[in-house]
Amino acid sequence: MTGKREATVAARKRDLIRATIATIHAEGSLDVTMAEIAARAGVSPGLAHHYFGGKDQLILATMRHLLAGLQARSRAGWDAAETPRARVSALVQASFGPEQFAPETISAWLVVYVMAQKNAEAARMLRIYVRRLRTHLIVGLRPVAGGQAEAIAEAAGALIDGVYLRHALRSTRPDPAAAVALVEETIDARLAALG
Amino acid sequence: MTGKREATVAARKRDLIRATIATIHAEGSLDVTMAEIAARAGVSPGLAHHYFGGKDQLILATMRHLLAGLQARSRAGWDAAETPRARVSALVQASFGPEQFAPETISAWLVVYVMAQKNAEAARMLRIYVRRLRTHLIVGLRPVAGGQAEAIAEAAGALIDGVYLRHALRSTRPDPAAAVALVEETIDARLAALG
Amino acid sequence: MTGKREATVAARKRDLIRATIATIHAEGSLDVTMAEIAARAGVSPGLAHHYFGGKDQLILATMRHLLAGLQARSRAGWDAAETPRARVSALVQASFGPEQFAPETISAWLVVYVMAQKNAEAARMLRIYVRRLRTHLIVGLRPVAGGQAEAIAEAAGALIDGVYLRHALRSTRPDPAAAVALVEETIDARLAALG
Amino acid sequence: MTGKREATVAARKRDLIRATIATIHAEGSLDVTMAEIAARAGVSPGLAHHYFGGKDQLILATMRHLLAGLQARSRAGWDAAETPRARVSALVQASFGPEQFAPETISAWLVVYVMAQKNAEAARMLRIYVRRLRTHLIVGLRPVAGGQAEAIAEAAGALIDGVYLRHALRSTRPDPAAAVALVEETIDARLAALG
DNA sequence: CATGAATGAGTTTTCATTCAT
DNA sequence: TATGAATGAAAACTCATTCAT
Repeated sequence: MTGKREATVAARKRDLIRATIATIHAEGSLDVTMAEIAARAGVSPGLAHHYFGGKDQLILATMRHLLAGLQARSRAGWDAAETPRARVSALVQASFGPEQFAPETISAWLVVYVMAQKNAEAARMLRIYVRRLRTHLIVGLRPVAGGQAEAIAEAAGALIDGVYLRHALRSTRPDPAAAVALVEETIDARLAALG
Repeated sequence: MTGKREATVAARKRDLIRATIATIHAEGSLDVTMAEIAARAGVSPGLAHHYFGGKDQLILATMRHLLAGLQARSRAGWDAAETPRARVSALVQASFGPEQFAPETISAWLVVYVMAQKNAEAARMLRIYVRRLRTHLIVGLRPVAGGQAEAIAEAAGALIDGVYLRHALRSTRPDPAAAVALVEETIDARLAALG
Repeated sequence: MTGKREATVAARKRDLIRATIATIHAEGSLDVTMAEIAARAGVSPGLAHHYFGGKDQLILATMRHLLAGLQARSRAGWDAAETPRARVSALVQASFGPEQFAPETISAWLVVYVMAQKNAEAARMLRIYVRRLRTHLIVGLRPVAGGQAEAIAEAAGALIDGVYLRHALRSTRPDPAAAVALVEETIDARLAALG
Repeated sequence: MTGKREATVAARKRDLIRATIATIHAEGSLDVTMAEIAARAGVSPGLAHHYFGGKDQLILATMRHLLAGLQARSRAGWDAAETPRARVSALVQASFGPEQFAPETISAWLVVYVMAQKNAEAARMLRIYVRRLRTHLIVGLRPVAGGQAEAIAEAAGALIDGVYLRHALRSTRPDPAAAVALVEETIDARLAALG
C-alpha cells in the first residue's frame, strides 16, 4: 500500500521533471511557469510545490536528472571499454547519446548554465560535472598523451560543450554521429601531433 | 546645437547598453529589471523604454553592440594579417580580445544564446555571426587545409564557443592567452594531421 | 463538491462585474483601475485578471451582462404583451426598467459607447443591440404604422438613447415613468400623424 | 510685432484644438496622449502644456470650441428665422451642420460627455448647453405648443443627442438631411397631436 | 517663446506560493 | 494527499508634466 503510493509519488516526480524539460524546450528559456509545467505533467500547480518545495528545487532536480543520466551512460561506456583511448571515446559518445543530444535536453542544458550564474547549488553541480569529465578524460588520455593529457582534455571538454551550444541554435535534428566524429577527429589530431 | 543633444542621446544609449551588460553579469541572467539597468546607467526607468522601446529591444541592441565589437576586431585583424593562416589566427584572437573575453561580456553572450531560443531576431543575428565566422574560417583555412577546411572550421568555431561557455562557470579571471593557445594548438594539430 | 466551487467562482465573477459597474459610476469613466474594481469586489487585483484575462475582457463581460439584462427584460415584456402596440411599449419600458435606468447602469452604458469606438468586440455587441431593438420596434410598429414603421422605429431608438445620454449628466435620480412617458408620447404622436 | 506673435499663438492654439479633435476621433477615446496631439499639431509636447496649462485644460478648451461653434451657428439661424417654428428648425439644423455633424466632432462630443462625469467644469459647460438649447426650444415652441412646449422641447433635445450617439457607432458618413428630417418630423408630429 | 529629453508616479499584468477544502 | 482558488509582490510599460537649454 505504501509501496504503491510511493511508486506513484516517484512516478509523478519523474513526470514533473520530464515536463520541466519539455516545457523549457517548448518555451525556450527558464521563463517557464510552474502552472505550465504542472499542466504538462497533468497535475495541479500546488503539487509541484508540494513535491519539490519550490520552483528552484524543481529546476535543480531536473538538472540532477540530466547529470545523472549523463553519468550513468558515461560509466557504462567507460566500464565496457578495454583500452584507455576507447574509454575516452566512451565519454564522448555518452555526451552525444540519444537522450543527451535530443533537442529538449540541449535546451535544458543551456538553461542550466544560465541558472548556474546565480544559483550556487546549480553552479556547484555543474562544476562537479565539468571536473569529473575532465578528470576522466585525463585518466583516459594520460597513457597516450602523457604530459599533454590535461591540455587535450581541456580542448575535448570545451569542444563537447561548444557543439552543444551551437546545436541550441539549430532547428535541424542533431546528428550524434557527426558530433562524435568532430570531437574524435580533433582528439586524434592532437594525439597524432604529439608524436 | 542639435549635435550636442544627439551626442548626449547617443552617449546615454551607450551608457544603457553598457549598464545592461554589467547588470546581466552582476545578476547572472536575463532576469534583470529595467529599473536595475536604468539605475546602473544613472537614468530613470522610463528612459530606457523611451530610447529602446522595451526590454527586448534593449537586449537586442546590447547584442548588436557585442556583435559589432567582435566584428570590428575580427575585420581589423583579418585585414592586417598577411597569410591565410595568420588570418585564421586573427579571428581566434579577436574572439578572445580583452573586451570580448571579459567576464561581463561572457555572461552577456550566454544570455544572448538563451534569448535566441525564443526571440527570432536574436536567433537571426546569432546565426549570422556563426555563419560569418564559419565562412571566414573556411576562407582562411582553404589554402592550407583543402577539402578539410569545413571540418576544421566547424571544430574551431565550436571550440571557441565552448571555451566561452566554460568560462561562464568560472569565477577566475579569463586568460585570453590560454584560450587562444587552446584553440590554436587544436587547429595546428588538425592541420598537421592532414599531411 | 465541484458544484459549490463553481458557484463560488460564478458568484465572484458576478461580484466583479457589479463592482465594475459601481466603480465606473463612482469614478465617472473608463479610467478605472483593476485594483479599484477588485478592491470594491473584495478580491485581490490578480484575481480579476485570472478570471477575465485582462481589463478589456472584464469590461466586455460587464457589457454582456448589461445587454443580457436588457434583453431578458425586453423579451419577457414582449412575450407578455397582447397587441403590437403593447409590444412596442414593452420594449420602451424594458429600456427604463429599475435596473437598466439606475444611475450606475447609465454611467456604464456611456462608457460602453466610448469603448465601442476602439474595441471591435464592443462595437459589434452594441451594433447587435441597436439592430435588434430596431428590428423589434419595426415588427411591433408595422401593423399600426405601415411604411412609416422604419422611420418611427429609428426615432424611438434614438430617443431612448438620447434620454439615457441626458441622464448621464444629471445628478438627480432618474425618473423611469417620465422617461417612458416622453418616448411613448412621441411614438403616439407619430402614429397619430399618420392617419 | 506683438500682434504677429499673438496671431501666431492664437493660430497654434487653434491648431492644437483641431489636433485634439482629430486625435480623439482617430484614437476613439479620451485616451489620447499629449504627445500624440502635439505631434499632430506639429508642435512639441511641452508647448501644449505651456499654452493650455495641462491636458484637462486642453480638453476643456476643445469643448469650449465645440460649444462656441454650435452656439454661433444656432444664433445665426435663430436670428435669420422669421417665425417661431422656423427658429426651432434653425436650432435643429445648427445641431446637424456640416462641422458639428462631422465624424470627428461626434467622437469628440461623446468624449465630452464622458469627461463631464468626473470634471466639474466640463459638466457645468455641458449643462449650460443643454439648458440653453432647452430654453430656446421652449421659446420657439411656446407660440405653437403652449403648455406642451416643455415636453416637446425635452423630446427634441433628447432626440438630437440620441441621433448623435447612434452615429458614434456608425462607420458610414453622417447624413445631416436625414438627421434633420428625423427630428423635424417628430416635432411636427407632436405639434400636430396637440390640436 | 519653444523644444524635447527626462522623470517618476501610476497601471496593468504575471506568477510563485499559500491554504482552505 | 491533492486541488486549484486566491494572493500579493514584483516588473514592464505609459505618459503627463517639468525644466535645462
